[in-house]
Parts: sequence; C-alpha cells; structure tokens
Amino acid sequence: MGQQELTMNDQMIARREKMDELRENGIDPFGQKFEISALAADLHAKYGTLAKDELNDKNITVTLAGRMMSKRGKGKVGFADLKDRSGKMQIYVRKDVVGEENYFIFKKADLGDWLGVEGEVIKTDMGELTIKPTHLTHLSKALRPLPDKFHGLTDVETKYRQRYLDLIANQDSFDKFQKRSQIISAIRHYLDGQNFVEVETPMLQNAAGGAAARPFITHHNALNIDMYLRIALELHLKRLIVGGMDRVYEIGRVFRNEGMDPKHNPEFTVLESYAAFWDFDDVMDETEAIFKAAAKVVTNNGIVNYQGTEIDLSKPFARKHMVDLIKEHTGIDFWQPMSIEDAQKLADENHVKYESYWTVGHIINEFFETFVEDKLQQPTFVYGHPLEVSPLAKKNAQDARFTDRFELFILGGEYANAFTELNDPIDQRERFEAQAAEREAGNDEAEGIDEDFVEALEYGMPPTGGLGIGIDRLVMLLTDAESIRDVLLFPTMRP
RNA sequence: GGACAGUUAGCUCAGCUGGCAGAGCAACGGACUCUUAAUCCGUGGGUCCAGGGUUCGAUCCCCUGACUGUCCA
Repeated sequence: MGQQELTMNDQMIARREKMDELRENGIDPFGQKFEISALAADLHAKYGTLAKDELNDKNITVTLAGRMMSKRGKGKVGFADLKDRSGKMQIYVRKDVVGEENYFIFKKADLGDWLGVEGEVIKTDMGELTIKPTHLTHLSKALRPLPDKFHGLTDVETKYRQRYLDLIANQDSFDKFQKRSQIISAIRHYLDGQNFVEVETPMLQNAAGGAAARPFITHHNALNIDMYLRIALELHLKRLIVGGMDRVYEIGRVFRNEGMDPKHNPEFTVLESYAAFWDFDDVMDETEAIFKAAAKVVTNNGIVNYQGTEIDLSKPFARKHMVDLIKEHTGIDFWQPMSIEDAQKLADENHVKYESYWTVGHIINEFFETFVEDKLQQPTFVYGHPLEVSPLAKKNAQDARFTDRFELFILGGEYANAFTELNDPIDQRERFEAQAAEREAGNDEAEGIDEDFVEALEYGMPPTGGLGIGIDRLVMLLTDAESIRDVLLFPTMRP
C-alpha cells in the first residue's frame, strides 16, 4: 500500500472506487479527445434572449465540454452545471433520452469531473438556457473534491499555492487573469501599431544595471562565474537603439532581491520601450496612449474604480514639475539657488531625514516623496527629477540641476518612469561614477559602472525617449486587485 | 527586521470559565421525471499547524517554532 492510500480521506476513496467502476464498464476514467462545437458563453449570447418555445422549436444541436460544478439529481432525471473556459451551462439529463447505460455516467459523476455532452439547446420551464443531452461522454475523473461550491475558496494561502483551485472555484479570479492577458495584448497591439519592434534581451547578466535595486545572484557552472538576474531592461534596449533598431520594446520579467508586500513580488513584469528622436514629452503622449488602450479592456468610459476610489483615465493626464508640486504643497521653493547647507536646514526644519552623502537633489526628491507623492490621486505626470536620483536621464537644457525625466503617479503610487535618455557617453560615465561613490558611501542600491554600455554610447546613440511601466501594478489598478499576488498566477511563496 | 491577527472534517466556519469535537456544503446508503446553494430520510468522516510546559484533565492557559495575512521601518 502506498503512502498516499494511507492518508486518503473518505471522499478520495469513494472517487477512486468510482474510477474503478467506470473501468469495469469499459469507460476510460481519463478519457480521450472530444470535439466541441460550442462554448457556454457563445450559446448564452446567441440564444439567451430567445423565448422558450421559439428556441425549443429550432432543434439546435451542439457538443460542449466542461467541469461539473454542481449537480441536482431527481432519480431518473438530473440537472448539472458544466463550466468551460467561457462560463457555465446547465445540462438536463433524462434517463429515457440517453438510455440506461449512458445515464450510468451521469449517476456516477462527481463534482469536479469533466463531462462532454451532445444534445439540443433548450430552455427549461424556469427559462434557463440548457443543453438536453442525447449522449454523455465521461472525459476525466476528479479524484479529489473541489472547494466549497457556495463559499468558493477563500483561504489566501491555498489560492496562491494551488492557483488551479482558485481558478476553478472563484470566477472573479479567473476573470482577472483573462483581463491581465488582454491588457498585455492591448499594449502590444498599440506599440506594434506605432512601429515598435518587440525584442528579447538577457535575463542572465554579468552585471545588473538600469535601476536602483539589489539583484539575485546565481551561478553558471560551466563558466564557473556568478551571474545576476536582471533588474531592468534599460541598458540592453538602449544598446539596440545604438544598433539602429530605432523603436524597440520588451515586456518581460525582472527580478529584485527585496522585501515582499502587497505591492512587491520578487519577480514582476515590466514594459520598457525606447524610441529614437523622441524626447520625454513624446513619451508622455505614448504613456498616456498605452494607459488609455489598456483601460479599454476593462471600461468603456475610461473610469475605473480602485478599492472605492474612481480614477479617470479618459481625460488628459496632468503634467507638473516636481519643484512646482513641492511649492504647491509646502510653500517651499526649490527653484531658488541653494547650497547643500541651505537644503539640509530646510530638511531639518521640516523633519525630513537625509543621509550624509546626500546632495541638494536628493533632498528635493525626498521632499517630493514625503509631502507630495501620496496626494497625487488622479493620473499625474511629475517631471523634472533632480539629476542625482536620475543617473540615466538627460540633463534639462535650461537647468542642469534637473533632468528631462517623469514619473506617472496614480493613487499615490508610481506607474511609469521615463526620460529623455542620456546619450552623452562622457556625462554617462560621470553619472555612473557618482553612483559608484554613493555605493561606497553606503547606498547598496546604487548602480555599478557598466563599461560596455558606455562604450556602446561612444558609437553614438540618437536622442531617444525611453519608458518603463510596471505591468502588474497597471493590471492591479485595472482589475481592482488589492494585492500584486492577485494578478500573478503563481506568486513567490516560501517552500 | 518589528508589532498584531490567523491555522479545527475535503471546503466555509462555530467551539462558553480548562471537562467525551460541532454546523452548513461536500461524501456514503435510500426516495424523487423541470432542478438551480434542489429537497426528504439515514450514515460515516478529525495529527484541533508542530514540539515542549502547567494541570487530575489542554482545541482552549504558558513557551518555542512553522506557514499565512495586515500594518510599520
């Protein structure tokens, strides 16, 4: 006797016995190929509005397959709900129609079993669209019972660890993942339409750059070297711009070795796009278009409700300079020329904490994060980030303290990060060196120097507008998901 | 990393002051030819997260740990 048989409960034993009974009657418990002619949702759309008599007179015959989600037997007849990928369809099985031998399949079917039916599309006395089978086909046996048919599956740990159960039991969750797929598809469609080329760049890298984050380290055996999982797509995509692929994008997984919470998973999906000859104003237009295209998947009027707050994605997004926003919310004017001592004094007066190695730009950024960020509820482009916190963005031509960079904020959270790309290799080297100095000073998220990338820039990169969007956060916003884990099929879990 | 909450039948959840472990759904046997959380009669089902302690006696009190969630840095 195997280990499993010792730990089986009554339900598992009963289902295995029924599996054996099927075999004894010449029925393969795990079935064979089955041709379907219809999906539940299509039938509802096509025939749901027809009157009972009108529909029943048409004698429409279909084949459909699905998982049996509920069963209401009445002796020689029975009802059941089959669920396919599109939705549910009731079946009405009569012993006098399918015959005694075939009715055996229905009689023995457990909740969770997969059944195929061939029969007529009818409406019942209660007006429900139903298939009345002339023949039933057993497709697959469920050897374990499904989660509660009424309450569904609510245990969050089980939802995440055994996502298939969540998908079976909770339609809401199933729909979120359908929408996720459609949202990503809509973004691709938009970018493809703008003549962007989709590419793939390495996840395994010798140095992880392009963002401020700690990487995962792994080991390559044959080369006997440690490698890093990418934390951003940026530096490789810009190499492609140098190579003349002048509009590129990638939608892919990045990995950051940081804490986990309702907004962070160690692996997550980003979109990055780069377009030669654009600046960050063009990228704002692009970003807005992407958000509007994605929103169309879930709403007709561009308004989405996130956890009780209405967000209007239909209007033009606000565009504001970071320094103006700080002034607006605190009265403090960082446009004024100031020394590091002046900035530290302002920080002290306003109880803003800072690190010893920080310069004026870091403090400006901290003022923004402390006093402004969470006030930005409706979509707002915040531009003009300080140079010090933007090592890959081009300096502003009028005011070199700031960069031509923006972030998109919604509900106090960051949804996009973009800039006119720094394409001056000498400036880029200096910025990397400043980052390296920060790392020395104790910022272990600061970037390292990517010599190979600087060399690529030395061959000449055209002026370029680049964009990064966190896809999971966008999907959360559009599907009203509370946790990032609700939009990741298999979120990271402890073993 | 810290604080708090949770873990009981396949699922969803009760469980009093520490005294034989409970319900609904699901399952099993039976009845039932338009049901829909089907109904009716009957039956079975537990490592109360794990380990230790206190006690005559622990699902309950104490300690340690695991996992999950929420909030904080």
